[in-house]
Amino acid sequence: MYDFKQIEAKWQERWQNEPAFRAVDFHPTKPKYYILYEFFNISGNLHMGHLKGTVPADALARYKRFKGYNVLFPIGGDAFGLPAENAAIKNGTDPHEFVQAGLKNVLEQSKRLGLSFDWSRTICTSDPDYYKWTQWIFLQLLKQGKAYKQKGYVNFCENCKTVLSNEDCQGGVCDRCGGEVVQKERWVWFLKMQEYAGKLLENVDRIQMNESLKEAQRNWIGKSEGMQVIFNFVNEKGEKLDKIDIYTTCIETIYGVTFLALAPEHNLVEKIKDSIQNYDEVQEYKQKVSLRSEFDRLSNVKEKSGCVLKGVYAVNPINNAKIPVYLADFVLVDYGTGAAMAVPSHDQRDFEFAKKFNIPFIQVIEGDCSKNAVEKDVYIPENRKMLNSAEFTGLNVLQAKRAIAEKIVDIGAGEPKINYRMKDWPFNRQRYWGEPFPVVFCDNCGTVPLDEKDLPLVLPKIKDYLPNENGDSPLSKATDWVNCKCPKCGRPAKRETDTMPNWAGSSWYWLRYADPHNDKALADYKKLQYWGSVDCYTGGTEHITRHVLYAFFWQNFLYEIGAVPTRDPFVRKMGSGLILDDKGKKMSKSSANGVSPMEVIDKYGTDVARLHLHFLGGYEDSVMWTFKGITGITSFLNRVWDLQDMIKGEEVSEKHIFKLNKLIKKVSQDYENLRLNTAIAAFMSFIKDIKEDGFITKDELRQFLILLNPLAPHITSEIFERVFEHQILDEVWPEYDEKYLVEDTLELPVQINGKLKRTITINNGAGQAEVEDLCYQAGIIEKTKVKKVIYIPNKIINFIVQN
RNA sequence: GCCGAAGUGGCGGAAUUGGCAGACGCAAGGGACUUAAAAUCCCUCGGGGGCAACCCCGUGCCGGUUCGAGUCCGGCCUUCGGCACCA
Repeated sequence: MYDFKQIEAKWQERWQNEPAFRAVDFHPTKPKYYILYEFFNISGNLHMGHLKGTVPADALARYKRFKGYNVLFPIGGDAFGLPAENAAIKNGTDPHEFVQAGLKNVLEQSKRLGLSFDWSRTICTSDPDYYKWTQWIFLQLLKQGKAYKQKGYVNFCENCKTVLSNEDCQGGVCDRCGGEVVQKERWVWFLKMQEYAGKLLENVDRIQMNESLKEAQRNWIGKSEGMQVIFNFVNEKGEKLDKIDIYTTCIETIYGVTFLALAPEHNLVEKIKDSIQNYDEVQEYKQKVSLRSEFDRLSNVKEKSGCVLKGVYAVNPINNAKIPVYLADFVLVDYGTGAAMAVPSHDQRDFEFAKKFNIPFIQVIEGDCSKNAVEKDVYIPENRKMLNSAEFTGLNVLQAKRAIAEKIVDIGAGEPKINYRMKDWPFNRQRYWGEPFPVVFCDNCGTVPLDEKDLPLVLPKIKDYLPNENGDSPLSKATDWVNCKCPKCGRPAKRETDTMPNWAGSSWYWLRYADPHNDKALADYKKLQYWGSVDCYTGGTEHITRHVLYAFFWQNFLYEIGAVPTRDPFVRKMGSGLILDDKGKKMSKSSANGVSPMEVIDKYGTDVARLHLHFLGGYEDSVMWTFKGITGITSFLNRVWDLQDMIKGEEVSEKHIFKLNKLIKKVSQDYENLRLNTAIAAFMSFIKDIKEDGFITKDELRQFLILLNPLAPHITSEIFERVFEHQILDEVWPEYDEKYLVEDTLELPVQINGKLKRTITINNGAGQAEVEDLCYQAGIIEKTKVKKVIYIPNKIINFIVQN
């Protein structure tokens, strides 16, 4: 039994200032390797998920250092946002102090996990030195026209009194308070993220990542290819009133259009209101819809509502058919053009709407449209025939799709168009604890950006952290701060009182680690060039459709303005699985089923905790936490400890050379792929064999300790120092030799008719004739019965006989 | 509804990507040491049959390809994740 408490404390103390863990800018000989773990959200204590997420990253970092890389493995705190703000509102704690104490706490705890971070590069997003550059990036976005303030319908949480992005209220519920989210028209700072949708998709294609995560991102971006088509509006006499663009991905159904559907919020209604005979009714309907929450609209999908615009008609450009126009709440304002051509026969929503409002049907593609619409997922794969479509009648759908699209373009009625579901990023929050916007509003000059030399614009200290009743940010109460001079004309002006969302600081932080103390730039360009993209980014999967997409967006932008040398922030992203309790439920604070990693460390030691959790399953798999089986790990490490007393001989022995080489190959691959569970199994097998043989040579022990060090750094460092009297960190990674991977003889499985009968011992690389003879001699089969033999050298031999 | 991933012993999970299914560990049973317990060590451990050498069955279900399928193909079932009135 070894005294883990004393040993682990000793090494954790030493590692706080370990030069070997420091990344060196522009290292003259070593190649760089940048491994990043998602920085800590400052909210409380580390949880089991951190142990699962950080240890493989740490193992990879330690492994790569032995392999001769100049490793950058930094850490920091994501400090703006809800936890600090809530503590302020609830207990009156100053968020600055909350964050300082919180960061200190998680860094202390992460030291107890034995992590080999480069502590000298620690950053914190709420430090003015850091958010100066978040503000600087915003200024660049503003200058390049990628940030704009606009009145628009946005998600709004009544409870938190703040605007939310789509990413912040997935499922129609506020991410922060779980409350209902409604659509409100407000002044919103948007970042033009949609403009980058195509580039984001390219980032998704290039990054090395699990396919399901890539699909989640592609779904979120939601690319669709279709056509934008112009429909004219006329009054009852046929006089043209106006025109409108609609968006469709099913141009082949255009002869089946029997009404036009507009989003209730569509501004066309106001433009042609004089021609609408039932304008009062329309207004009433709009009012009713605006009162329905987004949640309500989503949860009543089947219940279509709408309102006809009397006296107004749309004209189908393909055949000049006059069709009625409806406001319909199944049409979304902010997707496509906010207007759709409706084809009841071939779209289920249009079908239901048409039934309800007694709108006629025109079927244009074969199939039974009596009960449900025949939609594209049915008619496209079967390539059905067209009906009722003038000169296109009788064509296959795929031909018609192309031909009709051409005709639309020819008659000048529309053009191909790509649309994305992902919207521009609503970027302001009515909260205190965030980065202030570096802009002022001047009656004379309008919106004026601050001068870059005046950054950072420091967040003032205040006493009351709640937003106003009208939804204004708490900062609006800091009048001394709000009232300022216009940087342009010098007259009185007011600052923006909203702050940036908590995703802002995390959208570029990996760049800052390259040069964390620079006050001339977000990071020195040459250093950014040296460190390049993050080679391996580890962390949770829950931020895959927001943080990672925001990261792609900002890096693309910064690349395009020449601030950074690479377009891709990350080469490879590994998504850590969840920790589940013994019932398979996710561990969380709210369900109080959590086990603290500190608890496990106190009782069993850090090395045991690291090994045990990662023996339960792979990095990307979710695992059920259990104390069961932890004794297996403890006894394994005790056996490792006992190796010190089993040393016999110096060089690698004949007896162990094959096993050792296999172990080197296996664990090297497993560290590269973050497959710690099978690496641990390999170590256990090796130890079992050593135990059986009763000895280990000095050099075997040396190599073994290096191999195990990335996983169990404390115990291996200690044994190494005792036996070899220098630091294990000065060693290099053992190399294996191919010639020691296959022994002279091996067991070959013998099959008859594909069924395993037996195994025989053969010489490595033996030829077919030799192996066949061995089998005949051994009496496994009679030569005369054999019809055919399949022999895969060193793999298998299969005799085919007649029955 | 659409998209993605996965189904292997009592349990967590392995299987060099088409070549000995169940590595490694836990639990369980038996034994050794011990006054006893803990710790440690040894043996057994997918199911069924046989005194035995051995034989039959077995990776969610049904079919197929192949000398050979947990792995590939077609069709189902189940579970988990993501998106969801996106025209």
